[in-house]
Amino acid sequence: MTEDLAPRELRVLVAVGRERGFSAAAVALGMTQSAVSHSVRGSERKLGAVLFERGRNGATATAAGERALAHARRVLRLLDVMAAEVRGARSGAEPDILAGPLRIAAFRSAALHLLPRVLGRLTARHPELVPEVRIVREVGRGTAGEVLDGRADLGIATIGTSSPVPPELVGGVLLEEGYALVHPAGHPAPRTLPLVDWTENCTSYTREWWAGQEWLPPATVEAEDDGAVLSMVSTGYGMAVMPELSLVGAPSSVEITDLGPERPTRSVGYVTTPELAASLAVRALIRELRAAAG
Amino acid sequence: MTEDLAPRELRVLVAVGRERGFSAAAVALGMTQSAVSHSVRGSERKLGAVLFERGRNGATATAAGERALAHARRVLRLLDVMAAEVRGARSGAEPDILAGPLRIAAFRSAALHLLPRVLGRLTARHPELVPEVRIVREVGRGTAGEVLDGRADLGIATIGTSSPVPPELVGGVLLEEGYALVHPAGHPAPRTLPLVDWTENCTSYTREWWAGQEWLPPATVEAEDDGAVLSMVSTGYGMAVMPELSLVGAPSSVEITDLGPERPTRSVGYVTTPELAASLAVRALIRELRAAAG
DNA sequence: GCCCATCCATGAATGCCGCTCATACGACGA
DNA sequence: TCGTCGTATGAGCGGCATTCATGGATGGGC
Repeated sequence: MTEDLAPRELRVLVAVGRERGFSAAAVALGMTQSAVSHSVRGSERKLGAVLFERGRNGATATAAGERALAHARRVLRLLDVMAAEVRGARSGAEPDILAGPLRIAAFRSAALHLLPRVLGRLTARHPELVPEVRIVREVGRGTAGEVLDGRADLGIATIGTSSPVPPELVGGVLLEEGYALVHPAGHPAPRTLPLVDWTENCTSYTREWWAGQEWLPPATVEAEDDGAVLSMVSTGYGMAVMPELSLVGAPSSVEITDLGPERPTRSVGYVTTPELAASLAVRALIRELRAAAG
Repeated sequence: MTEDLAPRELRVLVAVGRERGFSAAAVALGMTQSAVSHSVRGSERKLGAVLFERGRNGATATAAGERALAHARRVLRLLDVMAAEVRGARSGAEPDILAGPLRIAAFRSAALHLLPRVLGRLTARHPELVPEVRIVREVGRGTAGEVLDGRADLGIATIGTSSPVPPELVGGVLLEEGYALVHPAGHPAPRTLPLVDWTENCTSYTREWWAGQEWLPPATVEAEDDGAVLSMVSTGYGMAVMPELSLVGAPSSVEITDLGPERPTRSVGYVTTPELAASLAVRALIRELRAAAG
């Protein structure tokens, strides 16, 4: 009896997990809801465990299902890597033809202001390479979680003591960037304005710095993301302390003030799996990232 | 189109690689030679590369085939782990019922003197877990090669600058052990005896130490392995410089002399794949290894 | 040189397995 | 109560993997 799951079945599981429902997964996979149902049931029978809790609106993974999903993504990724490597190793092909998708997870400001340059140069050098960037909020496991779960090949993340590189991943610091004060241009007393902050910044590197300051902002407003913060500042609503990466291409209606040598900083780096770190495509990307950061 | 290989096809590839021939693989798998031929051809078409060189007596893997085989073994192993873990996590079962085989590759002295304790405690905690230990000579790629090729889940290896953890694997240092002088008990001038060494030790950590010594042994004899070395020393044939792990349970007919603070040392650690590093069984093993080493 | 043994390759027939179609079932909201 | 939005299920069909039978290549024995 064929005891283990076929790649097809794994893809179905992953799709159901992603789409949170059999019907949606079926649409995403271009097959029938019935086929998905049959397939999941078959997988559950083979594994001897219920993988999804079926409910009123869709299906959610059980504990067993979560484990199955994590492994399924890994297996599928390994199969992809196998295909790529074997194709790359066929009969003396030279190793510099990089092709295929390269999935990158990045937080917002990196995706908007760091990656475009990098990916431009990368695709110029390797035209067959198709980078796919996904913007991930830096909360919870952040971009490293995407890599761990097999949803991304490389993640751009802030790296520090509060968010170290997970032990099963490898990574490195690309650049250290400082925070700067940003406020409406020409404002006579910007420090009296309310402080605008955003979710991802909460647990971040600025807290310690604020503790050492005598200056206390009159109020704190929370915005959706750093883009929204910048927009609020530019309309004169408040001031903010933001990393330089978020300030690339800031409009002329805001003014950026250096906070001096004691300003807070954060380290921006990358994380990937050791396996992918050995692959040529990821190595080429890291090379470009290093070049752009240095 | 189903672009990636089914587990069935992977098993065929692995069998052909192991049996070195289509016909032999067929009988091993209980199917027809024809089926094997069709299956391999299909795999080759899907991957776009020739995987086996067909010859007069059997088939041998090409470079591309070797890579495919390594990945195939790992994918199949991952599928097994997935099945075991998901079954362990089914519907409210306590989360850590680990079951199934756990394949460990270790060099001789670790297998004889480090693993028994560790595996005893591991199986006490997880009775359904069946560790399988394979003794691998630490030459060439050593135990890491076994892990890379998917023939072992975890390898015990010496880790250092001359043999780092390969980039596509993860690993860690468990303990640092010193070398000691061992010679026949009661010998009046042990340093005048011939030095007995063994193959795996050749490229090892002692060389540098010897370079700094004024003491030069009168002759060097090479033995099969560290067990043979110890046996030769115990019969009075010579003396040796051996790591402490090889000296556990040494007979009373030998005497062990510390070489002082400048003695050579080596680091013993583990290596595994990132996927397996996330699996519960391997994590439990590493935990026990750490506990035993610390 | 001929033959045979031992491999792998190939084409047609077959049987299983996964897919679709049609339909049933259950829950929720109007 | 009905309509809608989910999943479950059984019947039937089609494709794919396997088998069977056979062909082709290669090297060793005589």
